Amino acid sequence: MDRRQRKTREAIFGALIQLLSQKQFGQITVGEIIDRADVGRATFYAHFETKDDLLKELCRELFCHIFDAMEAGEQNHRHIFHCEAPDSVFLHLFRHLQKNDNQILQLLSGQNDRLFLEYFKNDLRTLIQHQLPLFAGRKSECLPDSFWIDHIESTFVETVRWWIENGMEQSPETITEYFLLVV
Amino acid sequence: MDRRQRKTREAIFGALIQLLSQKQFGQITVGEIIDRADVGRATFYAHFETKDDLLKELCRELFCHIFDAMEAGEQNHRHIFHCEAPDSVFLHLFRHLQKNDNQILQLLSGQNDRLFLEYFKNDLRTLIQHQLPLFAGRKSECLPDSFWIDHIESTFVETVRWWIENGMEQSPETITEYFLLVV
DNA sequence: TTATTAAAGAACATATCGTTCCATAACATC
DNA sequence: GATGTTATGGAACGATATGTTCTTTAATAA
Repeated sequence: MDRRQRKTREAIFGALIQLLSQKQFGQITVGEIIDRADVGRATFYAHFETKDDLLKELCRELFCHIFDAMEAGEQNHRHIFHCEAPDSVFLHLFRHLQKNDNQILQLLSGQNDRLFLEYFKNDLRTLIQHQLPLFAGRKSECLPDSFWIDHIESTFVETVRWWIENGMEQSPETITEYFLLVV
Repeated sequence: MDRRQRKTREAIFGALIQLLSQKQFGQITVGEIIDRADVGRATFYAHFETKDDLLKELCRELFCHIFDAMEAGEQNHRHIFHCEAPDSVFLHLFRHLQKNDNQILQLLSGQNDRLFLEYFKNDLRTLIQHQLPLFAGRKSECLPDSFWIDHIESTFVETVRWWIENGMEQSPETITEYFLLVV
């Protein structure tokens, strides 16, 4: 990709992330974004169809990145932790979140729109469907599959939300315990 | 309250509810609302400071209504169901939702913004805090209180969401079972 | 009947959006 | 290094939505 394009794109992403740490997505205008990114208005619309489109692409980059990194990590560890508990996948996720890759935490924090969490859930869903056998048990047998998956999904997201909202005082291990305890 | 004021207020609420069944809250303009309510622009702003304010007041009316009705029902039944299972409160809630009081379902349905669910949660939280002892058990002892409450809260909301999204085919009794099974 | 209050209607300034045009600068290719 | 291509910046534009202000008319309360 053209260096100019790349720089513009990153400037816009960076501007949006900064603004998101200050106000809700709905309150942010395109004008503010291009001012902070120091880009022309026409340039913005050459890159993104709309503000929502920008958000979607940003989430895609961030979440794909973290999920891919996690899956890659999974494969690396597979030899070592081969027989370890099935919670390792989620523990890894919590650890990645704690490292605050790409300032993802600011995006997931409470004051921001629920929109991010929706995108986050989408990626999460794929992961959970892969890990579904790990959750098999008394509960899952009595419940419709889609209900069960929905529940695991939203519980994870709400756990993350709670964790961030309360200052992330707990260790990833503790949070993983909490999460697994309630599902 | 002046009859004129009351009629205007109800016309605006009605218009918003109608529009909400067609599109997302964010896509609805004040112009559309006043057109459908057949009300002057100045009149709208004499009643509500902003569109968000309108939504908040609508939710307050609807949710307060349903929660109050439920609590009133609780008291009525207390004599009869005195020793019944602790699930009766939530069963009542699910029953009220099934009756679709005030077309509340359209507001809670999936295509609409998460905003409603936030307001819904606020009222729900009060209820859950009252019912908290009923959820005491192995889990709650190992978890921070706020985490545990958050989890019950979001699980209930997600259960409602799932129920509506899947056509509300299950009976209130079945849904209550699902809900209690996962918490 | 009279005074008060609310609504309708129109007009207004302001803000944001998304598009268009053109000159300039960065890039890729030969 | 010269050339054609492509992205950018800047300004301007029409369209749409917002929230306010004003006047006239009608409903309500005293």
